[in-house]
Amino acid sequence: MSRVATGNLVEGQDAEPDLSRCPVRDVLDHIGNKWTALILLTLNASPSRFSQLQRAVPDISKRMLTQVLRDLERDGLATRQVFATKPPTVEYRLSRQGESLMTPLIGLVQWADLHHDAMRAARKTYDEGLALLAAR
Amino acid sequence: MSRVATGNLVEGQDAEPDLSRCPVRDVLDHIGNKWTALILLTLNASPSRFSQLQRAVPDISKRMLTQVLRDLERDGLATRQVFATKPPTVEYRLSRQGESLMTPLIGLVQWADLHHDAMRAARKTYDEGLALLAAR
DNA sequence: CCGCATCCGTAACGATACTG
DNA sequence: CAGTATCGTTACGGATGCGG
Repeated sequence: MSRVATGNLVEGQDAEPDLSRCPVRDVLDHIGNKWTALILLTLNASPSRFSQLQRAVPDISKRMLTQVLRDLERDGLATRQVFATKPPTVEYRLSRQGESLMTPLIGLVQWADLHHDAMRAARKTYDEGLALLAAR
Repeated sequence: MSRVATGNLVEGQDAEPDLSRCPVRDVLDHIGNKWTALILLTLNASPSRFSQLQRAVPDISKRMLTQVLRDLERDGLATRQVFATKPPTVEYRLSRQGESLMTPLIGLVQWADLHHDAMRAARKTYDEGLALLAAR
């Protein structure tokens, strides 16, 4: 396992800021944005065209969808295939790498389904506690 | 499993925007921010005081650390315990909920460790491809 | 149909100084 | 030690319009 488990999250403070950061940060910074994980899950369900993805995730803008797809392609998590039809057809699908990410990602999804209610309840309780303090 | 696996990421387009969003989004929006996952992993390694956390993650600001800890507490993922020493001591630790998150989260960490190099290589290749195009 | 470019508002985040 | 308050910057993301 990585250094993380030891509690030493970053390399000892070397003079070099060092660009290639901790793998954990790198990966989380990528799937952590608002849309990436959702698109990955959608592509996992089935390879899709641009417009299909827009329908699957209705509240993403074209701008963001394009950007997320470029990033996935760049990171080697998805592939882009253009068909010279008219009008053109572009299909996105998960790469091997992308598929391998699904296992841990689906783990998170399952956790989310199981614990979402409890989390929302905890938030409510916490906020009500604050409200009591504010009322004085 | 949730609707996600079917590719239907959000509820059918009901008139209600509905505040309580898809669990997946909710959870990812929380651990997806720049620091939360890192703090969770650190707390998992061992319960820690505020300043210990700062040392474990040297490049987080006090402002952000405070905010992340408040959010974790609010979501019921971590607990905050104050000891009336002088100067005061505050210890944070994972709650049961928080611990249950560790399983899927560590899955992601392991994936990151395994695939980080390949991802960086893919990026490099991609960027070089772009450079070739730009050179013409 | 696909997707790039532009403009712009809003958050997230960082640095610093100050308090119990 | 463990925060809060304030300020400034940056990057994320939405809306729209053009082009292949």
